[in-house]
Amino acid sequence: MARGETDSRIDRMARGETRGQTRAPTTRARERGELSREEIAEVALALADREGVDAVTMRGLARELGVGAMTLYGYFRSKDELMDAAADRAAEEVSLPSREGPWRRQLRALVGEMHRVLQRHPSGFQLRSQRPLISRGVMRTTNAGLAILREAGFDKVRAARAWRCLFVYTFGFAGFNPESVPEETRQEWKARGLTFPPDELPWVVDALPELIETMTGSDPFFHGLDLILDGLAAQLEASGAEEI
Amino acid sequence: MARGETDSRIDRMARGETRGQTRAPTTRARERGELSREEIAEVALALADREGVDAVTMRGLARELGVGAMTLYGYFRSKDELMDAAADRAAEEVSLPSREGPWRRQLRALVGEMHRVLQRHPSGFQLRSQRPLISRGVMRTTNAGLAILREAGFDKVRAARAWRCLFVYTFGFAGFNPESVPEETRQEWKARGLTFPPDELPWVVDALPELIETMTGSDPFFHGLDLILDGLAAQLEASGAEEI
DNA sequence: ACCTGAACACCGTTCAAGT
DNA sequence: ACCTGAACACCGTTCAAGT
Repeated sequence: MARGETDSRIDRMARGETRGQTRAPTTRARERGELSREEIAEVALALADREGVDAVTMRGLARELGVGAMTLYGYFRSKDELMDAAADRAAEEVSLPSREGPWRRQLRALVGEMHRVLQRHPSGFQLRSQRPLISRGVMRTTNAGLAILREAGFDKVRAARAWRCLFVYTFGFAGFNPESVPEETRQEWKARGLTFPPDELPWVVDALPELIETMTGSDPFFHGLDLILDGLAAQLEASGAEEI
Repeated sequence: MARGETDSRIDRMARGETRGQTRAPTTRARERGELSREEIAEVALALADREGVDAVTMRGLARELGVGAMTLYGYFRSKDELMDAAADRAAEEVSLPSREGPWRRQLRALVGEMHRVLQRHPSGFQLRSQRPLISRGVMRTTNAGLAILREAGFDKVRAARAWRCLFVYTFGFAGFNPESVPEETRQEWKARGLTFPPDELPWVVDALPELIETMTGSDPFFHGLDLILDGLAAQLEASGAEEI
């Protein structure tokens, strides 16, 4: 198949072709060893992390790479395909944890690592939430999570549900992390504070500092994660621990 | 204050001014009783739900309302402000549950209602995740959640953390709900399936039907929610149940 | 064979001219 | 006083012309 019309982004992703083996361009930039699917995706990811996903334009990205805007279309079929490759690059940064020790610790390490990668790449969430991405880089993580859960004694159904919950929580947290929100908006937010009428929102006003505290750093992430892990431990115990 | 430069969208939101009391335009459309901040936000939300957030343009929205594009700027300072009002409209649809019965049932009802509203408004997630929104319509829900948790016996810190976890999970689920993804992409996804090499992703291949099952309907949402509620129940029990 | 400027059909928003 | 077309500076992508 010579890059025909039917070779969708998902085909490429599924084959792990994020490194542009299908093409060997010989542009000026390429001779400097700078241009490839991989390199373009990396610069796009960095740009998205630095200035926001919306700030990534084909023209701007090309300028950053020292090529014409249209050159990018020699490597990617569309901007969507390019951004998927950027998302995949971030996903590939998740390193799988050691398979030693109790399941709970392994799972916490894996999900914690996903969280850390998402912190390092604030655009990772938006890149993934706009369009679901199925790629080897992404599925590696799912596979690792399922492995831990299944070997801990969860059956297929419970393992799949558990992973879905952990995944959704981890990405959801990244998506509502005010630290990945433009500084301007955060300032406006904080300055205004939560000046709500206490008679209407008594519990919010009462727990204001605590609410704000859950908006900073990674601690709140791990508190929520431990809640889910507690739920999973209880479920495993209730379903009979004969497998341990 | 006569709509001065310092009257930001957050000020308006905090005062609950989503109904445009500050202005009484008398355009043709207005005489037909069709134009107001509220009406514009509603049509924008419906359009976003129907065709996707990206499909909402000032020109297109104005056309739908039977006015010129620039007329919208008489009601909203910018497209961002308009979209925030649309998000707020969706948030206002969350109806607070009865305060009777056990805390767990109340919390499940509240979070389930948030989930249902997010299903009804697929754009709700994207509208909220791009920019955090602080408005009375949004904080009502936070207040209700905190009320249930505090009265159940959780202290301020634990209640705030618990709410953050539930909120992030609920919105995260909505954001990764393939049912809110364009049909075209879903088809491509399903048709291709997960044709990964079994030796590389054994656990994924093994639990493929179960994984796909977690991508459909609301059941997986409630499974994950119950996991979190189990964790909360265990936490409450461990911290001493003297308050019950 | 590969790269890319010009052009097309958009976009949010400003501005000045309409009524 | 209120509404809005034209215009500006963008955008992703097509196309045809460059080398």
